[in-house]
Amino acid sequence: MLKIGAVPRTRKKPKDAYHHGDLRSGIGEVASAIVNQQGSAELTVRAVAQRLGVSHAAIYHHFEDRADLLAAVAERGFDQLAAVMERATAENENALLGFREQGLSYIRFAVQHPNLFGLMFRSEAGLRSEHPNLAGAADRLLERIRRAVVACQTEGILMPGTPDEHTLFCWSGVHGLASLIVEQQLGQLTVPSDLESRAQIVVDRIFTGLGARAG
Amino acid sequence: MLKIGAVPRTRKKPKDAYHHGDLRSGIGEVASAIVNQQGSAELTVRAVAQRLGVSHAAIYHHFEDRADLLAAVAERGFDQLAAVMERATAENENALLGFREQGLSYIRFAVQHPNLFGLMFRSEAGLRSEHPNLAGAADRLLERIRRAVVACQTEGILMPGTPDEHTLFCWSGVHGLASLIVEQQLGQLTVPSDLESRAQIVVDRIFTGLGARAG
DNA sequence: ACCTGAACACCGTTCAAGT
DNA sequence: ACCTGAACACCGTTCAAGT
Repeated sequence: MLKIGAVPRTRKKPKDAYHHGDLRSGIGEVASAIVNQQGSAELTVRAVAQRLGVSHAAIYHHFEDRADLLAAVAERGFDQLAAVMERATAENENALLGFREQGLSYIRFAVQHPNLFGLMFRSEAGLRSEHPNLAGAADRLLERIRRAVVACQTEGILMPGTPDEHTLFCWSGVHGLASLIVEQQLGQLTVPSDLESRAQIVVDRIFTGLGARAG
Repeated sequence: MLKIGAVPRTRKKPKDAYHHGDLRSGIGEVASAIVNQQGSAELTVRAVAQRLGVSHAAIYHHFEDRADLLAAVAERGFDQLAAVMERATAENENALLGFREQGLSYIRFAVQHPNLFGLMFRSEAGLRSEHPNLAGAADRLLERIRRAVVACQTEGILMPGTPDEHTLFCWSGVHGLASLIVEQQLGQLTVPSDLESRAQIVVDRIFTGLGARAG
């Protein structure tokens, strides 16, 4: 049913465009897009295949199973988040300010990518242990927080405590706020409803909890 | 194939044991048990029916759909958690101590019922708005935290701030720690690995963040 | 090496039919 | 009023077969 003059080479999904190894990355991109746009429940082997114009069995030549797909998306998410946080600290000379911006970045990321954030922090039946790359990406994120704490300890004044104790506390506060916002649990709260206000309320009190003195 | 002498009345799942209105509550109990034992992904209309010795179509005479089942389990979870927290504050004269125990109860509950806790705080595609009872149970939980904050403000000394601002901060910290533990994100942390130590590290710093002075 | 079609077991949901 | 059997559309996963 092609119209005369149609040019098969330029159609969007040529039947054999993925015979040279780029199908794997195509799957990853589509999978991430589906998670962000529709949520991880809608990330289906068959949906990914359909968007790429490929049989659903083809997916299994590049990914073990659906869980492997989810792990790949989550891993990309951790890398993205780590990059955002990296930038936040890099842009601030003052360690305390950098640390503050890092926390705010974390919360903003969660709000901007709620479905992805939800997937990243759902253990999802031992996805972590089966996918070392995912575990590694998550570890790097934690390491970034820990380094920011240590930077504050060497430069500023924090109350007594090991870096890991402070890290546990900060991460809990920031992650908790991000989770509660993303999961829409704060409807009954009369506190200002905009993200930045809420984030600053929590982050500033975390600073007080750390015994931080403004630099 | 009944043995002679077998008494059909005493078999565990009589075919018509649920014809008098107790099937609904049976479904609720089984659904909660499956979530707690196997996780909400395993909560299946068909699995519930099978455990009750009933056809899977029968479930739909008592619950709208699978989401309705999940909402019922989550609602029970919120009521359980609220009861545990209620007891924690009731057992303490001192408002600050009661508030502290309330936070610890929240974290302990999450650790004891990880699958249930995960379900409760997953928005799960607008489950909340479709199930007012669930939303109500969640609201009562938040109200309990808020009241404990107010009790501390009237009795003890907290730093300046509206009750809702303090509530937002406390809840974020406690919920974040609970979530990170339940989702097993703290593996790389060298902080003491037992629950009580971790909970106290976070809760004590929250108190500092509130500017609380020990009663 | 990479992809496809067909098949299988498993879901949620609906509905006519039974008591 | 309550329950069942059968049917449908949708999954994930596997595998022989094609290029």
